[in-house]
Amino acid sequence: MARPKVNLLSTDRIADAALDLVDSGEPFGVNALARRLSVTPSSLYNHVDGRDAIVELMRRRMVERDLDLVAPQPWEALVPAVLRAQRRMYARHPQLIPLIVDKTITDPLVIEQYDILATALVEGGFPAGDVIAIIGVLDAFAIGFGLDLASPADVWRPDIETRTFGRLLEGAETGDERSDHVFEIGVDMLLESLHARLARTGIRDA
Amino acid sequence: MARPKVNLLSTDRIADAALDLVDSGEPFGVNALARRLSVTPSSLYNHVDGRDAIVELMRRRMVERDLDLVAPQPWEALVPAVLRAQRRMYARHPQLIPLIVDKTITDPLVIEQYDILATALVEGGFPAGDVIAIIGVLDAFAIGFGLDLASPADVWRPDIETRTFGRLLEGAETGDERSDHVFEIGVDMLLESLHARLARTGIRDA
DNA sequence: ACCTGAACACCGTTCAAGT
DNA sequence: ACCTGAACACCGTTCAAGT
Repeated sequence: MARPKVNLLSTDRIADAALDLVDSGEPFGVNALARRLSVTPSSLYNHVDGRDAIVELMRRRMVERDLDLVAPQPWEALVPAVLRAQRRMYARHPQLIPLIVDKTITDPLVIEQYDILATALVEGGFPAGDVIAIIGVLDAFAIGFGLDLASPADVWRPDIETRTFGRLLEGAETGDERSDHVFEIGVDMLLESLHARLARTGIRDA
Repeated sequence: MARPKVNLLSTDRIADAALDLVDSGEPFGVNALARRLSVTPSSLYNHVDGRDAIVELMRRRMVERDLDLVAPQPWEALVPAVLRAQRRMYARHPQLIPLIVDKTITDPLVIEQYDILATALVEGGFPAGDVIAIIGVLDAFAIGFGLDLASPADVWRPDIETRTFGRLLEGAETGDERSDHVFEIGVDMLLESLHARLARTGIRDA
């Protein structure tokens, strides 16, 4: 064969196939990806700089396909909207999260969302020096809950005698129901604390 | 050589060496671990059930060595104490976090901490049905901030023009300073929202 | 019971050869 | 420029052989 008239590969095709692979639940790898593309592993290196670059490609593809962009608006509505949009995105690719979790965020679309967030918080009256930290908290939250989506149905399994925990767990929800409920409570808590913080430290009439 | 008179290996020695390896920043692997123990990779299989089992061993070892146990006390003091204890533990082994992040928690010491937490929240007057969800929020929080410790010094790096975000980032802290500050704000926010939630939904005189 | 050494299937990556 | 096939160093795991 060698070089065909029309290319078999492109970064987009690679990114899509890689996402498919990860979403299918099989372990991600260059070889498995090549199989899925009916191509030799070495072919991939004509388009991409190796395994890590493919992971980065997947992240970008996920963001551009599955992150609902949130328009500028007052922070009270914006904050939950951004958190829910991120969670919807992560929920579509839970298996990807552990792969991308320790890499720097440079994706323009994500940065833009954080910029809109930063602007809304400043305009809402939060002290400029706190805004980056607040976004950090929201980000840690989003990632923590993203991982929650990737984790097993029974997050905790007490093997020992407990006073309260085991008893409460028995009546509690599991799986998606639990995960959604916890997330919504988390959002409520965040919003409530932002209101309280603004009342304490906010700038009047921003 | 073959079997020596005194054993070269034990699960404890394996766990300690594995933690050392991970803490050193080198990528974790069975072969690298064997090298560090001056032993053949196949020797490890006499003591341990494979790579995943070694990761589980590391988690347990980290918890028993580095998690400061928090005594029962009213929830207002208990919640920040537990969060800070977890963070101190994670901070000692940031590279381990990505490895353990998608596995079920069964460690007795961790379960015990969550049990103490659950008991304090119920006794504090939080509705029993909410307590598991609240602990889920705290857990997502702890993991999100744990990963924050493992992530690069510059978490965000805008490559594009921004209205507010880039400007705020320039004046902002980086590295440990930023990470600590964000964590403390997060703890404040959580506590504040728990107080508000209790005032709204709490049971009087529990 | 515990360690070695050989063997295995698989992994990510490089590179010469073909079009 | 883009794909193949051979080659490489490495990975996790199994197993027979030695004490």
